[in-house]
Amino acid sequence: MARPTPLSGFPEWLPDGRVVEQHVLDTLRRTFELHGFAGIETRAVEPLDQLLRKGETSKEVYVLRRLQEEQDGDAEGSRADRAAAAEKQLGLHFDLTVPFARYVLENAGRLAFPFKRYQIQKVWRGERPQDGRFREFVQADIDVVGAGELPYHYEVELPLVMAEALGALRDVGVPEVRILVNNRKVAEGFYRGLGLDDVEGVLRQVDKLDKIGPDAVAELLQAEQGAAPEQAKACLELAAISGADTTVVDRVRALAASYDAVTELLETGLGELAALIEAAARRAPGVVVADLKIARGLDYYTGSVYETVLVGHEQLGSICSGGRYDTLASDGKNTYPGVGLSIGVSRLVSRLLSAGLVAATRGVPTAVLVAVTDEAHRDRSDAVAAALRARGVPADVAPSAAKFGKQIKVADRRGIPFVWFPAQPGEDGTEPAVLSGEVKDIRSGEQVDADAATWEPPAEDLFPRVVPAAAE
RNA sequence: GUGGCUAUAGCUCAGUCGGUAGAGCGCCUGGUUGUGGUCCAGGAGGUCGCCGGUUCAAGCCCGGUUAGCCACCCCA
Repeated sequence: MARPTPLSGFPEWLPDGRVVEQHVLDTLRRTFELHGFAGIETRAVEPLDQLLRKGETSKEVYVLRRLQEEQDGDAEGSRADRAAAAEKQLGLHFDLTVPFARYVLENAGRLAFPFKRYQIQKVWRGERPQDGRFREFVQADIDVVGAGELPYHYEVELPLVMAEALGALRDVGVPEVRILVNNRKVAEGFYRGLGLDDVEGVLRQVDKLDKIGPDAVAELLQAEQGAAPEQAKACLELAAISGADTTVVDRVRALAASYDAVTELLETGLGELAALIEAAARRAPGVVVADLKIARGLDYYTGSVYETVLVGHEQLGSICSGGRYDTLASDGKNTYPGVGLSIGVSRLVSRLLSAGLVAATRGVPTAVLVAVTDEAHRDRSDAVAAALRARGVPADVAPSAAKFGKQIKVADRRGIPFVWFPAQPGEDGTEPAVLSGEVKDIRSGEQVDADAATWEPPAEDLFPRVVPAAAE
């Protein structure tokens, strides 16, 4: 069979890359749990109409179809049947927020609100892949939803939890992060105050600022959103405002006043933004920065919005985004407003690996490879390995009784730090104690007598570790 | 979905003016007395993405196709 070509957009790491990814996942999970988030997992599929509710019909959703479907449905079955079937068509979820909203509605009676949950799963998007952009990738979400209402302070708390989670990865070489925040109410209040009612459209154009520059955005605003030159100018001036302290709020207020664009909504938003910046400056200085050009494409955000960049890797795009949403989870009678953020784990890990920022000390768990003297005595090696494992030392037995040089090479290729040589029979043919032998640190070459019932490797060699790549 | 670029050994790549393939790394074997890495010697491994066309002759030129990369779009 011909070698399969890799599918771009569906990343697969080698074992040492997986060690890095697993460390990231473990760290995130631990932080989330420290903050009281409960873990859940939702199914991979949702009804298609649910997934497309987000508005954006152009969303590249992977649709699920059975191979035999056509034969089943085609022959008989009325138009109506087929229409109903289409409605029930399943798609792979493209984020974790929409499935979570559905989950909340479905289990509202059994959940305690405000409900804090984390969710770490794969999602799928049928977009064209690029560096850091995948068609299948892992997201790590945290969300808080309330029943009927959700206090504002959660909009402050959530980004700080993420800052802590990502900060906990700093010691393995993950760069510093910057969480950029804005508030939808500010943007909407400002635009409406200016007389621009297509808030979505304006946001979409402003979002391109970093890529195409202010002049091009001004043109688009006039061409696509029908803004007057004066209005476009005001939008750009707003977008230019950023900073880590509350003077940002004063600057926005002054700008709005100069255009006579102050609205109640704007004031509400500014109040929220000020509270967020103040609290963040106190609890995680330097991490959270207000940036009035942060737009977020998703239309369901109603309050704070967040984007996170890796300092020094801004081109990669956001590695953690989210915001406040008021009506995503609603059954018509009850609404469950929420706020959440999502880390793009695959995007983060792919950059950590490709840029050589972090590395695993080895790709296999094995700390000790037990050599086999000859196949007739393999059971002695098995016994040594069993004794080591019984005390929590990951041990493996050499695949064949090759020359010792080869067996050392087997360990070396895998990054296994120690090789165990079972004791040889004495010259007079006496059998040595089964668990006795010599253990060699193949990095230093040092070899010492050892007993498998008591010997253990240094703690730092017991399991693979994730370390800054430069230090290796 | 739109546009640009690319496709040769396991990996990274070279291949002149069209004359049926090369390097480095990796891998395997050996350099006796059971201990790797360095060194030396040898070796295996390629329908040049796929289909068709032009030509005496195609890795190279032309058309198509598939896949990948990059930008747009969108977003983690």
